[in-house]
Amino acid sequence: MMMDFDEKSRQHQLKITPQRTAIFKILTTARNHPTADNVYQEVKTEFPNISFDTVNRTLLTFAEVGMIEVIESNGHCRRFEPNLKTHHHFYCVGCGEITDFFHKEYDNLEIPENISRRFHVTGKRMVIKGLCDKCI
Amino acid sequence: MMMDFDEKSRQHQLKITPQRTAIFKILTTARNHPTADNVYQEVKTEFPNISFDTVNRTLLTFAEVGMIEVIESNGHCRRFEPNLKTHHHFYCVGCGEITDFFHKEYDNLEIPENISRRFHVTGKRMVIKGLCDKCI
DNA sequence: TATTAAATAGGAGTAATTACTATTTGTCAA
DNA sequence: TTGACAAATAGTAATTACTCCTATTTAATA
Ligand SMILES: [Mn+2]
Ligand SMILES: [Mn+2]
Ligand SMILES: [Zn+2]
Ligand SMILES: [Zn+2]
Repeated sequence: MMMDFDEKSRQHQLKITPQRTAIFKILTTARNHPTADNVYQEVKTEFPNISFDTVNRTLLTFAEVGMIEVIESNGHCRRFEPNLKTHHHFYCVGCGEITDFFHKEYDNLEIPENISRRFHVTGKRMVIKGLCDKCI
Repeated sequence: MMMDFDEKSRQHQLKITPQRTAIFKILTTARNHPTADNVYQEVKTEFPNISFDTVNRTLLTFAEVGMIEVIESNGHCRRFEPNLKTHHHFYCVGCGEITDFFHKEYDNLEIPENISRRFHVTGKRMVIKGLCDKCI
């Protein structure tokens, strides 16, 4: 896993720093869709002097080179997606929690012609909205 | 259309104020997925003293009663959806622009059992990601 | 037309993110 | 193995997007 990290980093000319290594490790075991602050709080236990900016910048860098993704939340803070496997989201409009789910029927749906012709598509996801069990 | 507005307002015990009426009118002719500030800037030409808070609060109120929706953006500001017809989104990871598209094949896909059993589902939408023509 | 709860304007406060800069560090070539 | 240098970092300031507060105004109703 850290092998992957070193390799990916070299591929993209990213220096392998202890901070980045720690952040990546946290992401591999992350609970669902952490915010920059979630990651910051966790990495601080190992690097008490790390700055929030370093964490946030690192996460954006990782996203830029495809090691993680930025997913959409409803206008609160930015959330990151460490799970690159094809999957879908249930989004609770009450508490904002995003729950992963897997559903083969959604995975291989075709992209409409008028979209694939007009844009460069890199991915797709079904987003189901509603209220979670806690918010009903 | 304003008929709809008055009716919906009464249905939900919302007072019909000139500010709300103006905001609603702007929404009916809105360009794609405006932010609160987008709406604020536009309504200010008609009501120079309207406060941002009034606009933002009104949009959230409209969303609460189902006159519009809040849609997800990637951690920047909140964006509103005035178009209640079933449709889907192309999301440009470069500039953040969200483009509507219609595609019947996506409209009637079933909700997976383990989701509908566990949550109260209110809607679903396919979100396709990539780069728009300007950002390629 | 008077009552009253809801809505508004204006401003203050807060949270999340981004920018700036002096210093440190990882990489690579000699 | 070392030295040069571009990249990365810590610490802090600034900005953006939103949310809260309160005195005043207003729409609805009886
Ligand atoms: Mn996910
Ligand atoms: Mn839309
Ligand atoms: Zn919830
Ligand atoms: Zn774009």
